[in-house]
Amino acid sequence: MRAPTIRDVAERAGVSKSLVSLVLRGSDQVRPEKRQAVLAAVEELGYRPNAAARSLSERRTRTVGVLLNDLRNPWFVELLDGLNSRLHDAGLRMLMADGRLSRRLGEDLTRTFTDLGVDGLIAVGTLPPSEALRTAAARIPTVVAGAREPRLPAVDIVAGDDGHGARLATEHLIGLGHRRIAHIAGQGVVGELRRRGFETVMREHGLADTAVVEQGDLTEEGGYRAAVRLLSARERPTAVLAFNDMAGVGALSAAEQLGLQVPRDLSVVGYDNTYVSRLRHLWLTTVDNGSHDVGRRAAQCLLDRIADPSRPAELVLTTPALEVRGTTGAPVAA
Amino acid sequence: MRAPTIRDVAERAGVSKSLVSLVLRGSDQVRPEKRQAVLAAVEELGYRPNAAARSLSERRTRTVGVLLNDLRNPWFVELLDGLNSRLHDAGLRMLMADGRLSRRLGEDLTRTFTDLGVDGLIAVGTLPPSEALRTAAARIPTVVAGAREPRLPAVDIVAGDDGHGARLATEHLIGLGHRRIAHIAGQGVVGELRRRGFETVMREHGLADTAVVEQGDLTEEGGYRAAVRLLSARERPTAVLAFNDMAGVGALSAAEQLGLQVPRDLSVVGYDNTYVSRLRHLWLTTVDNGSHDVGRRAAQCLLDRIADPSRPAELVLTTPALEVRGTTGAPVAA
DNA sequence: ACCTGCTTGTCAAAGGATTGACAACTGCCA
DNA sequence: TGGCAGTTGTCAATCCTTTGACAAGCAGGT
Repeated sequence: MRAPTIRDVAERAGVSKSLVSLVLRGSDQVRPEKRQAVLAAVEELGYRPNAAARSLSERRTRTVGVLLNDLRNPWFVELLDGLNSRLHDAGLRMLMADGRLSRRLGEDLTRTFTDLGVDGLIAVGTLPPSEALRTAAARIPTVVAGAREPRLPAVDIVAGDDGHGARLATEHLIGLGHRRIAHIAGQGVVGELRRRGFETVMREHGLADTAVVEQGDLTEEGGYRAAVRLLSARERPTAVLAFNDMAGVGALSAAEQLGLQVPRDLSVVGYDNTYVSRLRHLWLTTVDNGSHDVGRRAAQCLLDRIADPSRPAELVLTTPALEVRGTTGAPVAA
Repeated sequence: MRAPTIRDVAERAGVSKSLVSLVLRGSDQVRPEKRQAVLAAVEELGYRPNAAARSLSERRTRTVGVLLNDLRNPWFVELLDGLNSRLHDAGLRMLMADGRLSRRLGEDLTRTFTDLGVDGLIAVGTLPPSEALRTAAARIPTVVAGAREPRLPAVDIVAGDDGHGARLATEHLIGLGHRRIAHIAGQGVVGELRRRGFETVMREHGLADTAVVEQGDLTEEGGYRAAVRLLSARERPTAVLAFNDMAGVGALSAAEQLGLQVPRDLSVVGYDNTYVSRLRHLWLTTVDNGSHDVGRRAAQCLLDRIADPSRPAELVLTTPALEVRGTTGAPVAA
């Protein structure tokens, strides 16, 4: 029982298949009666155009591929939402592939999408460096969202202003009275920008000497271990700015383990405003990157680039906002 | 600068396009020299076969569509992993679409995939009832993974044994000495199975009278509210079995808010063993559904069904395991 | 010389939709 | 009656790959 094709519809409606195509694409060059006949036939047969045939002929798929780096780190959920809403309005659908899954299998993420002939590519978050992405981006309109790399010739980048976000968080802590503040740093350009933002503000306030940076990673485990190191030091910090929420949660655990009360003995700030930070039981003060907005604007960039593939690469930064919750407070007097 | 096609390759290698096709599909009916020539041309041109044309001609896509219900609830991450590893071995790639995103836009999740002509469909988790899924399942091999509905004619179901999982958790609590145990129930068939498992065990232990069931939902918010109601009762329970981890985390928050210590004053058990439950700071006792295994077996079911679409629908249940962490303990003597 | 059978390639027909070129028809005017 | 413009439809080429049918070349047997 094959799916009905355009010929079946044409036959049933008593017209040519070209006319069916015209009707389906909303041409006004067709008489109302014929239009009705065609639509009726479509309805009765449950006809759905074959995407493969269509994309072959139209040379586009009305589909964009979204490359995710890791479903386990949920910061991108809002971003996807923004992305989707804008793309949907433009008549594009979204397909996702998780990098971590594919990576483990030695597969190339982008190939699935290039083979599929997607009209655009969105890399969400920092992906592992990939030659394939570079070559794909040379053929397919590509936008990086929520990350700062890779920088490629005709690839736009849309992200939160990490330096500014780190500044907000650091100033918040300083404003509360903290002096000895530590930063659990992340990797890559984003990690560097957040670290620099932190360091800059500390310097501005003459606190360069009491600023500590400990390398962590993007996971709770990494945040935990870094925090344990920080808090076991002889002069422990009274506040920690973590690279992201997961690392921040790790810091919370470390504090608990070491018998420190949050925020009494230790303030913790995360980054990304993920739903994890919003869990009432964690209620982590964090920096909101405006991910929904980042998603929308990334989508817009992609649409613009699809319209004009040769336009110069753009760098769009959104302004983050501090989200004060329960894990920050004034330090107890020493 | 169009992507090179099979004709370009053929021309460059000085052979017909049919031969190129033969080489690419590994036929042994071709002389080594020609094979080399073709492969060299492919390499030089960076040729990649056009998936649309191929699927049009082969009448299959080597792609399966994965329908997710909500990226915000992370229980399925492991499942996807298992799914992917098995499908990858079979030469199939995986494409995902998030139901919540599409739903909000009044779009039909399954249409993207049916239009794309995927070879199979996997519904992960309980999806909103959809006529489209029913009709899609009539044409496309379909498997439900990690849920118990919808039950459709030729659709296999692979899931954890929820009744058994609830039993394990409840017995664990009773074994610790709890008598007054509450359950925060979820919706749908899965919710019902877990609730029944709970009730059955309570009855077996003569605790039917002290068993309380409060309706919640799958979110932290729902769990929180249900727990607040439970814990504000005149005779409050000493233990709560939540429908899932998110609801369990909500219960933790409620306990904290009401000044109850976990597990001293209240034991909490979640369900799904998500990474949220593994966060050190939560360290939630939970039930592991063996999601990785569920994923692998769902993939196998799908492969079998693709091979023989008419085989009778199967119901595969995996055996869950209790994961005891920090949120359960003996009740303090009244 | 001719037939047979094998190996190695080529041809051309799908497969389903889009689209530019063109045909048939209408009505209108000269 | 013939010509013209404007509507409505149809035809056929095109997009790229797969694949069954078939052709050409060769070797060996008779």
